[in-house]
Amino acid sequence: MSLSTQPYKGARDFYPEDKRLQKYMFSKMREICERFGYEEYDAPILEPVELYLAKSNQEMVNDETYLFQDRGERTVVIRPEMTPTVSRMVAARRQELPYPMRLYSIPNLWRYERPQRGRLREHWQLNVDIFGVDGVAADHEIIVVADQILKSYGAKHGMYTILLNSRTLMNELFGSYLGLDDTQKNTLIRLIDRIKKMEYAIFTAQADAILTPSQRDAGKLDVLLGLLKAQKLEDLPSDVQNHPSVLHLRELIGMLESSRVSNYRFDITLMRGFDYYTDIVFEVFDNHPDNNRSMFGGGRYNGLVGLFGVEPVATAGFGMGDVTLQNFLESHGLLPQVHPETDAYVVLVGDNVYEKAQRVLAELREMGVNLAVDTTGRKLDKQIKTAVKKGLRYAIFIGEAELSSGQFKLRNLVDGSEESHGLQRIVSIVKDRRRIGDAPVDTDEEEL
RNA sequence: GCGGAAGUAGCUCAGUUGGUUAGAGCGCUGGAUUGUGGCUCCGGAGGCCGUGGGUUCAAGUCCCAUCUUUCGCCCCA
Repeated sequence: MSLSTQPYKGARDFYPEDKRLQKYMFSKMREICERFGYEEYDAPILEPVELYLAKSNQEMVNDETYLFQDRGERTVVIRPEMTPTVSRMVAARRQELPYPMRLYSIPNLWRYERPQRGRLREHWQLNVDIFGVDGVAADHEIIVVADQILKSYGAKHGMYTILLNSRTLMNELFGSYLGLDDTQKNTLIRLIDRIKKMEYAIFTAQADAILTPSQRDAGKLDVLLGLLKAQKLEDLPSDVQNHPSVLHLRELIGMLESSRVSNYRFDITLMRGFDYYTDIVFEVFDNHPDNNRSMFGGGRYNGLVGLFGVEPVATAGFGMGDVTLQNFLESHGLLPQVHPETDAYVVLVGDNVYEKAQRVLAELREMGVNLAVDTTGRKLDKQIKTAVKKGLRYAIFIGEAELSSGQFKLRNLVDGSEESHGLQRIVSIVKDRRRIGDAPVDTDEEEL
């Protein structure tokens, strides 16, 4: 049996055309994050297992992470998410950081599970977090950042929906309103999280099973089912209309309207399976039928930094995975053709031109042109074919005639046109094309 | 971890109730075309039929296992 050429299960090789696409996606993320004042950070891919045990459950760490003993018999985890890491970093410098602290990173993360569409074992995830702001403005800002990133790819509002809910609200409803204890709340949260995947009758049966006999007798199941029918904040019972969590959601919605983000929706069934969320949560859904699932999400988690023994820091953030994002862009026809970084392919004409061309090549490179030279001595059609196959935009012909005249033939490989110019002119044409060529998709048709 | 589906050329796939040396299109490659890709024509290479067992005179085809991909479940960072 021969050695396999396949990449490790659930992980991907990035050939140049794949890497170009990834670079394109990441560059938009960086551009938008930095426009909002977020600064990039990074951290080791390995973390001690304790970091995750503190906030996750044992089962998740054991079953769904890459975990091993190092030579010093420490138990080490390949990071499955970035949130504990960034919380650790902030906690370590709790006193000296300038708040609000805006941070972003695009780490690769590993989780041990069966790969499926939109979920691989290794993925890259943009993490955007703002530390030290307690008000709704922080929740608003991260949602706007997420929205702006999607728009930077040319996405329109109809392509995705931003679902909003509040853990504080659900806590209030489950606790004061339904009288559930903490165990019941957690079980119910997990159940509601799956409500869209199951038949209603099965849901009601399982919800009923969570309740105690006395809660049943008090008709709490019907109360719960009634609450879950709420389509908007106004549908909630009048006694919670002035609860702080509802006021927060209203405030947030008002801010989103002012930011011209209109494709949001209050969704009382939105839970996000985490214990660490403390207030507003949001999730961005891909509306394309091929990806009928959550694309990414986030929310407020005020308790994590405090786990490191320092004063808690109010935090809101989100994580945007590259796999679901790429599915989104593909399905909606938003993937641009990204050309290589190489500006032009140098086609050498005739024998022994390579050496004579060196001065010209050096000059072009000095002026900032990225050149790949065909050193094979093959016929011109082969050289051109290679350039086309590489996805390059230009070929520059260099032969005896060009070298003596100083006029070089520049062939546009996209439309086949050809013209002769001096070096300066070639440089400006080629660099101009590089700038325009990867310009963002136009967003002229954006609705409000 | 559990269940369904699928693996034949680089890619997309055909291959009859099991029957000689395994097929197409596209792609690749050489030529027609000695300073020019995409069109046209002619030639060529390329397959342990995912892998390992089994049934049979005979297996791409039937059976089992395994690996990979994929859809769902569990879980969701």
